[in-house]
Amino acid sequence: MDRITSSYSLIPSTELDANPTMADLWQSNNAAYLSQIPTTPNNNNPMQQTSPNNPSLQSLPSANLGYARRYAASKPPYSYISLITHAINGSPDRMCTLSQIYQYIQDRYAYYRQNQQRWQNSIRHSLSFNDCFIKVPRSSERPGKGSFWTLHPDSGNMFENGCYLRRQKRFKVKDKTKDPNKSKTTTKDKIGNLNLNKSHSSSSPLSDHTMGRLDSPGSSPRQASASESLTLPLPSSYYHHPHHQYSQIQSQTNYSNETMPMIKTEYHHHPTSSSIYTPPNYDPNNNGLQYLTSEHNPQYFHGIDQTTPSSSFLHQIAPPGTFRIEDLINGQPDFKSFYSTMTGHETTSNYLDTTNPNAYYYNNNNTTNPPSS
DNA sequence: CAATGTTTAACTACTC
DNA sequence: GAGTAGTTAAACATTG
Repeated sequence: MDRITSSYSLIPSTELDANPTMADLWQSNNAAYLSQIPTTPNNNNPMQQTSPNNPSLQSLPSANLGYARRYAASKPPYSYISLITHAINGSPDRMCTLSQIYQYIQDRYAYYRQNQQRWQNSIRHSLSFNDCFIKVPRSSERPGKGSFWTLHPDSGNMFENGCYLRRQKRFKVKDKTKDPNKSKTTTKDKIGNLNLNKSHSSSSPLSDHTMGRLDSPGSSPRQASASESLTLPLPSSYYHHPHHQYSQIQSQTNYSNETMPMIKTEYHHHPTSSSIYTPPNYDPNNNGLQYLTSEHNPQYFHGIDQTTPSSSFLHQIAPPGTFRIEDLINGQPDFKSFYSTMTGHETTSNYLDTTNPNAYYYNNNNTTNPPSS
């Protein structure tokens, strides 16, 4: 693993400037994207200010260009799991195909326009490996390759602690069927557990109809377990009308770790509604980062942007003067230029703009068109 | 055949 | 230092 790809921090320009090796790596790893950023902006030549792929670059103040180049070169401070979660939560019906997830990530983060084979393999691994992601088979009305992916209804807010790099506790389906012959959870285990743990989410579309992992036997043949026989496909109406409504009755996620908040999630299904399935506490205007505010997490913000942050944030906080989480929250100019550079889009919100679903989910050929509603 | 999906393994980094 | 979360690579199966 090279130094660049293993670094999540937003590299301070001084560090890059003082370290030719890092700078060289950075240049080589981001050559394609960096070519879009003019090194010496020419205000008299609009052609040099605008990138076809990243038109927002034209609005970057010249003084910020060097900074922007370095922002773009840095790995976003989000784990793959959080990126996938953002993609799913940002989709109109809370379901994404793999290609949509890819598209979401590389549209928003210039860093992921390179080395696609590497990170896309990691995305696929994360989807398969983590219980919080559930595969939803396609219906005959929505043919295509690959399934949809959604979040487990009980996964709750996995980033409630404000850390988008490392969850405090990995979400695991409870009461897994223990198979002495297998040391790790299998796909079928997930399916079975999804059905065996309906007690507190009995109205969930996932647990009622078992959205997950029904369609593919996977690469490792195994005998069907008793739990598999319990699985049922989703009702066809689900696919016909992806915009179902599940209103939140109570929000509570159970974690085995006592230090985690006790939040249980329950959904009620309103089959006749044209609204959408809404994860607990989901804010459509904040796209998965809704909890990254001092309002929601006052306990985590006392140490932010201070010279001696709380230990739980040590690994998240860039050195003073580089990246400040408060800037991200408050939409400070630095962050907005960062956002523009990373994403190629302007933003007027604190973070990700989810007001225009066309921007991501329906602008590639692999996806369905947005609902005309 | 390429995209998608699953699994294993090795590794790094973080938490306790 | 042990345990855990996340990343990366790789092999392999499945699917459209």
